[in-house]
Amino acid sequence: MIQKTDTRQLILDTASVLFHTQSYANVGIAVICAQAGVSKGSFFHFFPSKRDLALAVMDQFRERINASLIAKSFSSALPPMERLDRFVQELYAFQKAQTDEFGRLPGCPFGNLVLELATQDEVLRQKADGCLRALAKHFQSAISDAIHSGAMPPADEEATADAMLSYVEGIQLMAKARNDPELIRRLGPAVKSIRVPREA
Amino acid sequence: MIQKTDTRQLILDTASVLFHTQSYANVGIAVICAQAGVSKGSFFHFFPSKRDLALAVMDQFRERINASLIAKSFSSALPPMERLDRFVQELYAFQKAQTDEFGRLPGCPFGNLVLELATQDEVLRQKADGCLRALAKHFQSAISDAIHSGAMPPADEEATADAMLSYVEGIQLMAKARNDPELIRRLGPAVKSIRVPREA
DNA sequence: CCGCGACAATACCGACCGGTCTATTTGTTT
DNA sequence: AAACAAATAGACCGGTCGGTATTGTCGCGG
Repeated sequence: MIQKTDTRQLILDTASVLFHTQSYANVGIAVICAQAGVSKGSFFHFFPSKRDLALAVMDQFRERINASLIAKSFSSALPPMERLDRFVQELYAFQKAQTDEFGRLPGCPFGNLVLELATQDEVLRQKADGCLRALAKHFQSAISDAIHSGAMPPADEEATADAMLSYVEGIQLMAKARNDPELIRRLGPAVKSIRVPREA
Repeated sequence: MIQKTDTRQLILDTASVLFHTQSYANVGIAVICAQAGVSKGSFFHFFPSKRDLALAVMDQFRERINASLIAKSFSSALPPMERLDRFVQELYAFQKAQTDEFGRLPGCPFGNLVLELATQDEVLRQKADGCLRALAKHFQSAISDAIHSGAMPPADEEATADAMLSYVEGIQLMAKARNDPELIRRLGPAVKSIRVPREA
């Protein structure tokens, strides 16, 4: 039973790639099993349903992004505004690598799932929303640091964080529409220009 | 033959709503036909395939948006910066109305289709991309007017237009994730703060 | 009154969907 | 080696998918 988590992890990894590079609805359980070299019996042994798999996939995405993208960009050792630049650089590098590997720019895993499923499955919507909110928190702390260090004029920190994350999601959407990662590189740095003033 | 376009239009309208409020993959032809009160035979008489329907739906979306949202916002009679404000106001009103009607915030029809299908169907991707580029053109002309009238400092007009549209798509994505149209109202006006400087 | 093409209605097709079921293998424990 | 649960295998299920084929209905020009 040393392999206990191994098959489960294999399914998770395979599904991650397929959901990300294609879509949730278009990737069937049979395809995931075949790609992972696993039988359907095993699949349903580890995941009660396809939806539960999607939830697990999102959790894993979140962890991996935290361990790589976020760790590299939002380190408190960096000057706050530089974190934003670093983030969009890393984002560009990631989407570029994915495009080169799969031929298509896949975009943000959470954004994809949100637009595909948010109106159809409340549970999946909430999970994806939670992942995006976690991302926004990192923006918010960078913004807060920037404002308190004078690197950025005062602003509504929470709203500005949401706005910046929105922008980042938006440029990934546009880049996916054009299938061109360079858009992220050209438009990314402008994230620093976004500002939501305090109060209404 | 008076009804010639009637049935076709009925299918188109029904599919528009279903694709927008749910998704492409999750809405079958049978459901569209049932909802429209039309038989499958009629469907395939007017549309050779589901994909062709999707193309037609996007064209119709584009026309309708041009006739309403765009016409109301990007009128050259308005001061350029005010056009942007008007646009996000109209966008908020639209998404709010949709949310009240369907219980879920549906987001941007083009954005939805892009994230769902761009990696799977090149033809649909290009069509959606074309629709988004047309939208960006309106932003660009407003930006151009703003810069030449001194209402906005010089910038890369084309890139800034793309960036602003990205932002608009992004806030719709975030609003869909939270199922809350108020996010658009709070974050929308910040679109005016986005600026991509000239040259690299 | 005929025939012809536009449109409609529906039975039907193979493929695939998510999910269930039973049986068997495997590793661990005693 | 017996016993037991975790894990695996794959046939199988009802239902739905996009799409086809067939047939019927209708209005119109000859």
